Amino acid sequence: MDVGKKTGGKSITIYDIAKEAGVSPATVSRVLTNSARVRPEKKQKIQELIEKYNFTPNAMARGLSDTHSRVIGIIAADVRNPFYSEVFVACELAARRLGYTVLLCNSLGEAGLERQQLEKLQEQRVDAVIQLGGRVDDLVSQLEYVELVNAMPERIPMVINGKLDGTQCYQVQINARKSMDLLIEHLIGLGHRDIALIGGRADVLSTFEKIQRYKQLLKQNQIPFRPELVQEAGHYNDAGAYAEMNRMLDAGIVPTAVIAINDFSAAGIARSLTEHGYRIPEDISLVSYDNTYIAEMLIPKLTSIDYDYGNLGRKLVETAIGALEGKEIPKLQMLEPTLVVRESSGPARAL
Amino acid sequence: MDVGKKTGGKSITIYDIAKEAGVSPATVSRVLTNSARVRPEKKQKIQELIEKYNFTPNAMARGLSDTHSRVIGIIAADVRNPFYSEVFVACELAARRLGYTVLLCNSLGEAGLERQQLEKLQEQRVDAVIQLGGRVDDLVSQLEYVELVNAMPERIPMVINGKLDGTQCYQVQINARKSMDLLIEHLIGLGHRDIALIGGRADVLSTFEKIQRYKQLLKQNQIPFRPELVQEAGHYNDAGAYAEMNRMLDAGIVPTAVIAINDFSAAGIARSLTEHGYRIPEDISLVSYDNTYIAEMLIPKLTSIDYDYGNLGRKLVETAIGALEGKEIPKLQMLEPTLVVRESSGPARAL
DNA sequence: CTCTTTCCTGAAACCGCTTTCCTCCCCCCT
DNA sequence: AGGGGGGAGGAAAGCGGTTTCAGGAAAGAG
Repeated sequence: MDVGKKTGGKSITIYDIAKEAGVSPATVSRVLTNSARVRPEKKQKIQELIEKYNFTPNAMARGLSDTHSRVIGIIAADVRNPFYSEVFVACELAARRLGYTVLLCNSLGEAGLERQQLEKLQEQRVDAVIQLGGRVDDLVSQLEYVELVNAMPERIPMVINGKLDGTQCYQVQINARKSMDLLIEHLIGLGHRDIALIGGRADVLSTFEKIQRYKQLLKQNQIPFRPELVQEAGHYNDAGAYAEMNRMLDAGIVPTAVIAINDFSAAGIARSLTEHGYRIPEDISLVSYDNTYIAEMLIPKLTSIDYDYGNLGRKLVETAIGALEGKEIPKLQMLEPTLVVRESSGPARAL
Repeated sequence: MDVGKKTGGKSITIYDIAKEAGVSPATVSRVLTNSARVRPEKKQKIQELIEKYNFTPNAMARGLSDTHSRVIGIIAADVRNPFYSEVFVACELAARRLGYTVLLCNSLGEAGLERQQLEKLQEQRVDAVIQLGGRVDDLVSQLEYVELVNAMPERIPMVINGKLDGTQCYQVQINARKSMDLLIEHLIGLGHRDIALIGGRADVLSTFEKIQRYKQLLKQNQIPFRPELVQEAGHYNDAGAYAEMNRMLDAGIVPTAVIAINDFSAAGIARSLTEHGYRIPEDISLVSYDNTYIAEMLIPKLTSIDYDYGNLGRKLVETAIGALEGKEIPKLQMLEPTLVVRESSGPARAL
């Protein structure tokens, strides 16, 4: 019956169109790119044929002469994390509006993978690379990453959402200090003084900065710093934070408010608090970072730091494309976070 | 200071390498592709130069002669939905293992976008397309989609995770009936008879099938069907399910168990139940579909239908690549779901 | 020492499209 | 009517690889 056989046949080309239309390939190309005027009758004829054969120009061939692909590569740590998927979708939207496509790779925190992805993107001749999280953020492996970046052809602009010294990377950062300011201000305003900070890894830059700022702010508010209230979890998932919160409570250390390093961690922390019989926010307040949909999903809904993903994605893409087009763009751009107050934070329990 | 100026310079090519190594471009290519033996000393020399200049072959040029790009296009409804991000990552992993790259587009449920994405992928000369959700699933717009698919060059295999008649698509389905069997069996085993089904849209095939099966199963168990217990929400998000659950409870209709069409919906339902003073699972049991990380994040943790994302992704990719390589592959493959029992389901409240 | 084989390697064609040159033609102006 | 100007479109040269073809060198066989 010969069903499903590769109906083979090379795909059709502008030569085929040209021949049937009785013109030269160049003319077809002109119609395709709208790069020069073509006599209306021919133009029409050609367009009909394109329609008829469902012809699509070969991006490979195009890219070969164009020198650029109109594709932006994005390396994300893991799109399963809503933070990254939000940013990714925002990037995709912004890119599309500017006529670009995005190509996504997940580095999954694997050592070799990031390098491999970068090479792959280079092969694909992406016009720019946006790096979302991963080793860039890691204070330990940053040096290694710097090397990677510096080995990239200078013609490919790289944009990261973070901080990285020693390279020509464009950096679109979110003001980590400011975000901690917002949370602490909010909590202190509610009368909290025993504020825990849980989750994440201190060797990730943004987390490190938050911890630093946390200490500073306590001092500014004449609150003694209690190291036992700050627990990194080694991870950014709920299980890690859950374990840390348990450990803290079981040790008899009971804060009146907890800052979770992200929404995932908040989920773990909420579980631990609940299991220990504490109500949120009546007994203990809980606030977090990232304001992903998780924040709205938990009970109670989380008070959380918002980054405006749409804006972040746009900035990343515009920076990449701007650089690409030779525009003068600041190497460092800082975005300001905001605080979204929901149900999980309330007045400190009376002493 | 001339910092950041496009250091211009075309990127280096095999011709540059060839010249410096004193060989022909063909030889360089042979080293690159390892397609023929080259005298060890030359080979070494060439490899050194490649290393030195950090040369990466241009995938465009390669693809031009190769005829195929080793790239698989994936159109997902929305990667922000963990269901899709899980499947996507699984696909990416499976693809990489087979030497392929994946290119992700989000159709975001927008009408024109899906068509546009498909064209874009076609331009990029992807070797195959995997469609995850979106209009394919929609009974109303399926016909339109069929047209789209049939307009694709036959050389590009298409794989969908769903059901679609009238095309040459490969279909990797999850047994929707079986999944409902598992849930109902579980709930009835716990003594439930007033079982609500909430969320989703009935014009989405998988949801439609679930509802059908739900009715069948009730009948088989001599439980009268109460239409007021089945409420589609028009969406698959928490807000929609939250509203529907509220409406039901406010109307004085109180089931002993609720089946949520997905984890998102379950979150909304959990909130509604909690706000109405019902405890889960003591008063009302809650079970859901998809078993994403959300299921583990909610309190209590959700009993949920699991699809084995790793396996699903692998199947999708293997099907695509298999078809591509001309293997004989069944047009329809069925995957069996399993039930993961957690905290949210328990014995029916004593009457 | 000559004749095959076997290995290596270079020349050149080709993949499909863009783009630069340059004709060719038509129209208008003087 | 002749010349100039401008628009349309064809020929051909890339873009950067892969691959076929064939030739030259080295090596083994007789």
